[in-house]
Amino acid sequence: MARPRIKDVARHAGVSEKTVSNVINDYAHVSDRTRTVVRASIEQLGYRVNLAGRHLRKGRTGIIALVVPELDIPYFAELARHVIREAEKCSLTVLIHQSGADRAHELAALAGFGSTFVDGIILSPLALTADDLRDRAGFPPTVLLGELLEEGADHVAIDNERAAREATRHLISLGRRTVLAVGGIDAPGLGTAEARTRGYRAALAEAGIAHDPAALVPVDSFRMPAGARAVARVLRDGVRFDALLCLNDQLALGALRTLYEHGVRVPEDVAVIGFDDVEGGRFSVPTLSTVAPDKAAVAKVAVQLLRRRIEEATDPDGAEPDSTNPDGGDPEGARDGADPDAGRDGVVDGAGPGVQSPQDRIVAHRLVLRESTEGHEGR
Amino acid sequence: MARPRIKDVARHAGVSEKTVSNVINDYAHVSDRTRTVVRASIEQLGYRVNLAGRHLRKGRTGIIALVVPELDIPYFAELARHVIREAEKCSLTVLIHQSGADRAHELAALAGFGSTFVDGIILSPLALTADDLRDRAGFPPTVLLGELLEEGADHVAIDNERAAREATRHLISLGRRTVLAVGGIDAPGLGTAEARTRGYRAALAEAGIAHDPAALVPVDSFRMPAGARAVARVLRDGVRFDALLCLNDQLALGALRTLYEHGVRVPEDVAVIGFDDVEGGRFSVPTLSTVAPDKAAVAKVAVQLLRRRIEEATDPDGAEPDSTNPDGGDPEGARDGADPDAGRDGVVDGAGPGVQSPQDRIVAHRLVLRESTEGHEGR
DNA sequence: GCTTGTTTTTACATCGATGTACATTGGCTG
DNA sequence: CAGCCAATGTACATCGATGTAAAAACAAGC
Repeated sequence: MARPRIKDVARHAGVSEKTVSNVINDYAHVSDRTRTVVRASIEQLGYRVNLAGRHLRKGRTGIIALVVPELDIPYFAELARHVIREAEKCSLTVLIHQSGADRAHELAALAGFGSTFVDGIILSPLALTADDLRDRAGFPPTVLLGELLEEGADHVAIDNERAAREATRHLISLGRRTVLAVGGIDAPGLGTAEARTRGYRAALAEAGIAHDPAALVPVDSFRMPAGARAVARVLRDGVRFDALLCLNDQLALGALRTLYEHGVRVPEDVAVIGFDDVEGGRFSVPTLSTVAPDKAAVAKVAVQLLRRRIEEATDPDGAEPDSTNPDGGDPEGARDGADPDAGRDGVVDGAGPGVQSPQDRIVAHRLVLRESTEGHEGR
Repeated sequence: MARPRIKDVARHAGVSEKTVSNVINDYAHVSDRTRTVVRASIEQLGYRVNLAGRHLRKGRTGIIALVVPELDIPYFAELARHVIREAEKCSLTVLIHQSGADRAHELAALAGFGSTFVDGIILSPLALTADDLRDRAGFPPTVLLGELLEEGADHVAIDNERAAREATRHLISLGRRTVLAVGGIDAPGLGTAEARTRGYRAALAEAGIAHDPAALVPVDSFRMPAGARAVARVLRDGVRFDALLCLNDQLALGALRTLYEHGVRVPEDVAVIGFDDVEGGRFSVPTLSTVAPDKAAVAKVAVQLLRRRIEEATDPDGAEPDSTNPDGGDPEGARDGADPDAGRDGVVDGAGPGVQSPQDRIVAHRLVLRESTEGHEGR
């Protein structure tokens, strides 16, 4: 027997289709009696609303896409988990896509997967360029995670440059003088790796340590095997170093393993810091010092921001005069970026009144110190 | 400017809406000239089909749901990655849900998320009971991952009982006599943990080792902290043991950490085996021996099976006479379960001709031996 | 040129839910 | 009890794409 339609419920309850619809949507002016009867019929027939019809009519699906490079990099998995939880709170469903750090995939994601059925997109880009983000009229609202790629896009991130500077500073304060940056990249680019490398170099400069180009250890991915290989290569090449700043925890965990295999003691011989604070680093041997971004806050801010954009896009007449408290509660974890008045130049961009200028939201991070820098204390 | 509709393309190209639709859907009888003109218009206007309309008309969305307990348990993340890849091949989109091992969430997932817009569901259940799976008429086709919960449902899994038996046997063959099962549960249930525990006990029995109920170490989750706590508890209680069979790698990694903290040598004092073969276990100190399920095969078989079910459900008249080669290529990794004729009792269940009886697909696994059982060789 | 048969194209109804605009009901006031 | 307002309920059009059936265009054969 086919799934019941709203029509069937209406017949069963002896009311019109619209009334059933009203009950489903919690429309105010429905008598309690009618509501009860309709509810009972819905229950009895096992009716469930058909999203296709609703979407067609309403123009919204309630689905947002989260696009990450690889789902099995724990940082992204943990982030996804938070995003899903957060989205659930506003009854949004999350569709996860893997871009494989592939520009084509990321572009496809930006385009809304060749069709139209996500209300918005949260994208953690690796291979996109600023150009790709221009001229997004007609595409779903998008919030970027990670470093700012282009001035015109909303984005949410920790202050990667500062975080890397703090981490490197800490290594230096421990007396380390030759800090390698695993995954570091010396480019003017705007990506996360670039920002972290800048912070790293800034800290070295501060301490009056000359920068050695060989201190940037390239990697071909941001996973454990790459970290392990990179450190193996460095060791084989006879490079001397007493600290590693690994641009994420996966690289760091791979590095730890290689150091162990080569009998290099951590942190006595080499101190190691990673980024992301994934669970694996809290249980590794030795445990891993790391820069911990407030992932829950990243997810929260991203989802909320996207939600507001979606609302603006759907109904662009929203008055939005009360700029004091944008979305009723935007508590812990997030503070606005350097530019407190949110609008660039204090001027709202050309478009309609409802369209706000892009926002850069900086989320908190903290340096978590564990055995890989501080040593094995409690034993 | 609003996104163009098929109507706009039709007007622009000077043809009817249906002709545009025909071009989009590669309908055979469209003249080359018309096709070219329409394609050009589509390109020019930047038209993209609206999924809502198509779905409404066609009754399919091309979206399948993958429901896992927690996305940030690496096994599920890795599995999700494979499922997404596999689904992509048949141009299906995957929607991921986290159940949080919560029965209510799992039930909601089974119901198609209270609405209807997934064509099918791949569910990795933790808290469901057989009853929940009965009477699924009118719900989307569902494939279960992990142990068989109910006779009537399709499912894909490794032979968990055998795998656990093999792993335990190996520990015994290394001379270990007191093997604890971390996460083991002594229940008649049908879940994965139950099956693995059965295999564990079978191996002990085989070797003539008496079963000690205290050898089953309970956990409150299947993550590293739980594994670490469980082992800490056992050590504190003064239980003596020389091997740990951890029911997944996360527990094992947590266990390794605690053993390390207590100065227990692995594998000299205690050998450790996990399940799942996650990346973290290949880089831990020591590296982790594990039961490696063929995740790619699990994903492949699950997606293909689901796809077939969806087709059956959509168009139940499919002849399906050629049972020799069900779906044109079902290559590596999967072999049918104990019952080679696929149908239970060789009899097709009551329903229509197109509906096939449930399938149990057993996927290959292998025991991967690393340092945590074999010792540190290459050093 | 006209019939016949085949492509190609079109008009229209349809999928399911909901917004609009109007009809109805009931309750309350004077 | 008439009159009015608000609360409820209904009929119908609509969202966008596509299946159906039939019309229009075209080709071939006599």
